Amino acid sequence: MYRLFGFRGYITTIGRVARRAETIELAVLGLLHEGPMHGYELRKRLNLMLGWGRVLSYGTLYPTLKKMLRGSLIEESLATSTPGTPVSKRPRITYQVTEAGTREFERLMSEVGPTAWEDDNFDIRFAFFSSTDMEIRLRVLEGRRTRLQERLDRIQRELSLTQAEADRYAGELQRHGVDRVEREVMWLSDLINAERNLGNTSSTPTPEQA
Amino acid sequence: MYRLFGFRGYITTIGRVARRAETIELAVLGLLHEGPMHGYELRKRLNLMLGWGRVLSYGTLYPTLKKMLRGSLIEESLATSTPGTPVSKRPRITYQVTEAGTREFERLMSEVGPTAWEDDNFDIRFAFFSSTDMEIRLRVLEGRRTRLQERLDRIQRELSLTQAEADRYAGELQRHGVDRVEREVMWLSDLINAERNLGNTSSTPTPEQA
DNA sequence: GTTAGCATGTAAGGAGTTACATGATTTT
DNA sequence: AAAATCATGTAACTCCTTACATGCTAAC
Repeated sequence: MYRLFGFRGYITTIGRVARRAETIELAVLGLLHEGPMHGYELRKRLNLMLGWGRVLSYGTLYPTLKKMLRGSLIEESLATSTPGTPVSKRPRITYQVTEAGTREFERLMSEVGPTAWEDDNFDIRFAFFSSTDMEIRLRVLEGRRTRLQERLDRIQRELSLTQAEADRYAGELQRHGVDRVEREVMWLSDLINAERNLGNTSSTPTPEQA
Repeated sequence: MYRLFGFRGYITTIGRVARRAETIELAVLGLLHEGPMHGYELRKRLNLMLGWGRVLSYGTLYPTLKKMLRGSLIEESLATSTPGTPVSKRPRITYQVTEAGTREFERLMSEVGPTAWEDDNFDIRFAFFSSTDMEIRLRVLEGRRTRLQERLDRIQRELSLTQAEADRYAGELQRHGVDRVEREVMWLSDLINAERNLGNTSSTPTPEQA
């Protein structure tokens, strides 16, 4: 999210809220990285990964796959497996990443910036962290932590203005929400420390760290 | 979500994923219940309430308000406040609930069922819990808890099939996700107990509870 | 031999964001 | 006065779900 100043004084926030399809593309590339798969299986894995909440519909998955085919990020191979069967049968389509797809995956994974630490995007990136190096990992983890911290600050600031007559339940909900975010910040901090230690043990210890 | 059996054996899930607009309608009714407000303020309050994640855009709020006006759930009154000012100025519109709106709010709040314990819907309903009675509150809290528990079970089941070669980061993400849901279940359990105690102290103690 | 689950699609339609547009008031 | 923020809209476009459509395979 960037803030733009329009021709008069007013402020507009311009989008790039990371379309769901983009997130899915990245996830597909990541999954296929581990080996060929067909659509149906992809969908199951995807639902398990991003699954908190709504499930991925076929109406989203298949068109995305087609689009990736057109962009030749992936290739399909019709499973003509069992020799006896006639070819006319509806084939199971197995997808695999192409060279270009691998490069695109690597490019996306090494992107550092807002798109990397927005809710859904972060999850996917994190899931495939093994495919990046520590430097990127640290930057993404820290970016996300900063983002959450900002969110907390904003909420706390806004809350101090309205709170006054807080309703019992509304207040409880707020508290629970803040709690959840704080907990995620802690989780991130632990991960960041773990990354740093990993770095330290395998290379010469660097005593001072920012 | 209901499961329908089509003309052949296949299963279709039919929707009602609670449009965002519906959630907002409920929230607007709830907020106006506390007193008249204009759109801009409504938006701020709404963002603070549902705020985890995307913000509510004017492009969603104002049309929703218009729609509610048409349905006469709310009324507008142009603030002609300061006597000296000419009427031609762009007026600030203050909204308030109508009789019908109040009834609708009460109807929605006493709804018990899936729509009451889906993620976003639950939050809104919870925030306005003060406007319902304990019986409803308990049913909604328990409904939500059951839902989350089911989600946990499903995930655990699915995980046990795939887990085998769990990647370090993918695994960590799963663990964190499960943790979050488990924590919410605990939160709900505490609230349920609190409700029950509330009920017990104010009426004759009922020794056995299901 | 029927049910359930695996497997692949697509067209229509709706919901909601984005970007544009403008005016009033308060703060610096 | 300029800048920020309060305040109210709307049209176009985009994305995604929904619902329909079909076929194969394993299990009961």
